[in-house]
Amino acid sequence: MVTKQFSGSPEDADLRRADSLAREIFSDVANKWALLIIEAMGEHTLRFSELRNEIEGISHKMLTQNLRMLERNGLVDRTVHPTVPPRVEYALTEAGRGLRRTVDSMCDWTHQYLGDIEDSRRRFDT
Amino acid sequence: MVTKQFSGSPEDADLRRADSLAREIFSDVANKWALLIIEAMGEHTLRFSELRNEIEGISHKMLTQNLRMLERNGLVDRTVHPTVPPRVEYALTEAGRGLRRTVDSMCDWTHQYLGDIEDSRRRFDT
DNA sequence: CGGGATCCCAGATGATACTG
DNA sequence: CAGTATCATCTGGGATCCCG
Repeated sequence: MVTKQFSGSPEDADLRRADSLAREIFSDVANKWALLIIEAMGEHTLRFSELRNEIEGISHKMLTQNLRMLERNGLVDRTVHPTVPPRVEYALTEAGRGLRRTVDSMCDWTHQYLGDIEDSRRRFDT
Repeated sequence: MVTKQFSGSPEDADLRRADSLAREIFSDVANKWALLIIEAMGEHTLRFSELRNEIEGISHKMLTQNLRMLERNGLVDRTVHPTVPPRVEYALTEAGRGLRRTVDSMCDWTHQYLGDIEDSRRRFDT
């Protein structure tokens, strides 16, 4: 996924395509807001405004933007209830829940090494 | 980690501090280049120029910048060999290897759902 | 309420040149 | 070779307003 070496053989064309697609997806998904949104959703079904409240510091724009992107990639289901005022609900798809598991482990990791990291920073900043 | 609700009680002060630190670390680490660097290093010890070659599309500046950040957080060890020309090698620390495991699973996830995501995108883009 | 469109600025990033 | 500094550029992202 990270490598750039391919032979010129034609059967590598598929690999190269898959690889660049993987990179594209990775670039979409590996960003702070996207991961925080996925983490915040968990197993719940949440409204736009609920997500906004759950995720500290996210702006209206970043939330919509990232939700669109996640929807496009099939990680999030968007359900519009035709009421007035409108009620829009978001939930993770199966693919989204799969990704959430890896985000969970990243959060676990963060807490596990919190102390070490804090120490390392202090040392570095001198 | 994602929640923003705390009571005003004093014993929550620690929690709030840990929480904001966790968020900070998460923001550092949850970005495309940092994760690609970690993934590229794997179990190897790599020189600056080797990393640059491994990671498609990364600029000199982004690489140094992210390496500094990873070093500061204690995820990467930097070894300077006092030769001429200089030889600088990078390797993951224990904490870094821990994070790499979660990045690995994220890569696995990407490949697992590659097809689904491609389909979802096609549907969405119409 | 959810979300699109617009404006605008700070900060991210690339290109280039210079140093030990 | 690795790293820093500078400059130019461009994009991310916030603020705001309007619409269904």
